[in-house]
Amino acid sequence: MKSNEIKEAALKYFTIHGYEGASLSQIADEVGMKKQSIYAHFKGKDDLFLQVLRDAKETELSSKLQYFSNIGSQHPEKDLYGFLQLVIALFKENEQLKFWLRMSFFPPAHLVKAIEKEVIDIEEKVQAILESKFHDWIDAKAIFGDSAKTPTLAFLGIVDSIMLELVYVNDEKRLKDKLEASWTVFWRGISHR
Amino acid sequence: MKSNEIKEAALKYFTIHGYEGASLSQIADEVGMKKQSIYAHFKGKDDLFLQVLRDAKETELSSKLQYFSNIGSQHPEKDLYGFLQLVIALFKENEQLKFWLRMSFFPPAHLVKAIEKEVIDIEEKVQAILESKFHDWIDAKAIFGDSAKTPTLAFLGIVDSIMLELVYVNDEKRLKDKLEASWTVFWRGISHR
DNA sequence: CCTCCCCTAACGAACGTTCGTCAGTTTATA
DNA sequence: TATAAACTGACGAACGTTCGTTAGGGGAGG
Repeated sequence: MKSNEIKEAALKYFTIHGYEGASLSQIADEVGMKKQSIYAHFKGKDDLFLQVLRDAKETELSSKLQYFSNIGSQHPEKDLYGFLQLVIALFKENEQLKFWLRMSFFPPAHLVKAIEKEVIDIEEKVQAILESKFHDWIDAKAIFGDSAKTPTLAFLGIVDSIMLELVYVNDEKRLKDKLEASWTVFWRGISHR
Repeated sequence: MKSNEIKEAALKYFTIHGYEGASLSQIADEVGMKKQSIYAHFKGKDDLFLQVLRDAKETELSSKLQYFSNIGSQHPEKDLYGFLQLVIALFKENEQLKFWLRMSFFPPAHLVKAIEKEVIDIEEKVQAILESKFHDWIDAKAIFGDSAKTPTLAFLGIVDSIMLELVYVNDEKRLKDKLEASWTVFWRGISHR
């Protein structure tokens, strides 16, 4: 399917140059066609962008939800650290997560509302399932604490900081160091002594 | 000085729309002149951008270094939490930190090298002074741990996640919750029991 | 005091280029 | 032959930039 090729190229250029910096002619060049031909598949730049955005959202959401559906309430240490590794893997194997991160925090001005809706949606779902997991772990005395909210928000903070580090790719060792450091302190902060 | 007004307007539009999305005519409108007049003060768009960038860098660096120069090695809890509050205050009182954050992680493609140099410079300095503080705190048995690197990197992660939350301004309460959660877990993770 | 000169700051006009988009036409596939 | 997808051509608008030209404000020399 040609429209998937277009979306793939669009994803690449939107990620690197942002919405305003990415041009349809670049994208068309990448798939070997003229920019006008894009209009046979999409209504325009906004339409293309929003479809790429929704694809990225779906990929991220389904990956994360699937991960949590396969874990129990016995091994928070393994499962939480595994989640961080999942995020890193997702980031490296496709550009969608980087695109998603960029557009979540620095959206094109005229699409703020549309993007915000998607971001809030995915955020609420991830936070909800994570919070229920922390709730289970607390009940099972697998971690320290009384409220599930605190470790949930703190963990989401770790995820964000790791993603920022991933954007900043130049140094694989620094990523590893930062992951180890954040995880070590975080786990000590929520585990029993 | 008129060129400061131009830089102020440029900061605003670069922050909101990014480098490619900000136009000289918008910036000129903001200060009540034509875009051609900008060329009486700056060589071009790149020159204007880089001057804004260096101003932002200097503001951030001097604020942070000044904060650390005024603290001792006795009260890490107060001083570290105070640093997070400083970052939040800086973010709210001027746009430079938001601009800096955006351009650090999503720089315009043709200026990547120039921006990277500034980012690495500031990053190394902040990390170095923070690490020396953690070293002192460990020596003074004020916090738990053997290496200063681990808490340093973990704390920088907290700072990053808080800044991301600040970009995402819509919810003041969420910021407060996230700060409290991250800080609570972090402090428990590095303090003695 | 006056005038000549240089400087800064701003201007209108125009440059060449690229942008996103639309219309009409050809090509290929089924 | 019908339909979808690619093409060519053109559009107005905006982009960053350059040009030549004003208006005004010191200093210097007569």
